[in-house]
Amino acid sequence: VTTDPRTAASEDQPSRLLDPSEQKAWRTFTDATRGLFDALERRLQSDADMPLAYYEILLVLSEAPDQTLRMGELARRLRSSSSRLSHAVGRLEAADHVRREHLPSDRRGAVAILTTAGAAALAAATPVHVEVLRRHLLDPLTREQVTQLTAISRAILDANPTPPHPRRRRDDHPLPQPRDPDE
Amino acid sequence: VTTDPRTAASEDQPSRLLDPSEQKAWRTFTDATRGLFDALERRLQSDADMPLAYYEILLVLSEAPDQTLRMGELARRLRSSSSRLSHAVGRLEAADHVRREHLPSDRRGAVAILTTAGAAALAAATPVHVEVLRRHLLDPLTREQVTQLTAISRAILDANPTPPHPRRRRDDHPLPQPRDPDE
DNA sequence: CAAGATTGACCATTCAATCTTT
DNA sequence: AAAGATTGAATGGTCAATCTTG
Repeated sequence: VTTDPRTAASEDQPSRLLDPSEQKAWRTFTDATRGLFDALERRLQSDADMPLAYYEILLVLSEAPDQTLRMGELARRLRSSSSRLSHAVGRLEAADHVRREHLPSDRRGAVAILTTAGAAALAAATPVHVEVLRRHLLDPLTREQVTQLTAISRAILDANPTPPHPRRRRDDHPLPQPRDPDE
Repeated sequence: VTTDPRTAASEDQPSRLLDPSEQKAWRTFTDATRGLFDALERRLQSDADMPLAYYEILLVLSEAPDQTLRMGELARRLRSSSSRLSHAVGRLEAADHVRREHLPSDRRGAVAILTTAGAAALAAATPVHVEVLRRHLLDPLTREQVTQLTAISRAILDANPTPPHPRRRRDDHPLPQPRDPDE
């Protein structure tokens, strides 16, 4: 019965704010996470002249059979929008790190292929990547914490189903529309 | 023996790759982290028409005495470069969410001040922010895991001293970059 | 029309240069 | 000159529209 007085927001717990321990967890988490990714991005850029996003593209390609992957599949594995990937691969192609080919079977499809130069660039960047990870993530944690972090990440990931590239369509209403509690 | 374990980019362990459990930890962690931040960014943008970065600026300002903070201090708390903050506050000022004033005491300095409209925008965005955090981070974890995550984040943060805005200069060793010949 | 992918316009961030005040 | 902050060019990302093939 109900009815919350003001409402608007959305759930059975309309907008209960975070309690202090939750706040602390969140702030510490964002700060740590950003510090880590920023360091990674910065070192990769300065020492290997490559943004993290590009490194990851080359990495995933390097692990694929024939170092080849369909654009869509590559996007999925990277959890990237297809637009972003397209732009990025365009730049990687200009740098001769990747090349693209259309599929003979279905000419709508395209594959990205890691070039020799691309593999070399990846190899050059890898030590930097590993070093940052060790220094800023793995070394500061105990073995147990690494295990805990994996489980925690897994739980977050499972609760957060990959959104399809085409942005979640929320129909036309431009209003902050309350959604069903369990979506 | 000139081993300098501090400055050497990757001399100690030239390029020991990650072992499988480390790899798994890293991949799961990045995927979870990105999924979370992407969801946050997307929902904030679509439901409150505000990028996460701006939300955070308003939030930090709102917690300051007189909702006022020096630009430099604001940048430090947000772990943002001063350039980035300057641009962002410029846009927030255009949106009338923040206003700037010079200090009378030291006219080089400037403060950012949250406006009434800015406070309102923050209040409107907060429920979305909280909802995403609960759904994608807090709810999926046990209480114990939240505690673990806080400790883990703390450890990462402590190992990762905030770099000063002006890019960390690593000019000590003009090291021969293993780079490809074409650039 | 739908699927796969790309394009273009626009916004945010970075890096280096600059401006002002101490 | 150094400290505090801003600016502009260049780069990467997002969103919506488009192109092409099935």
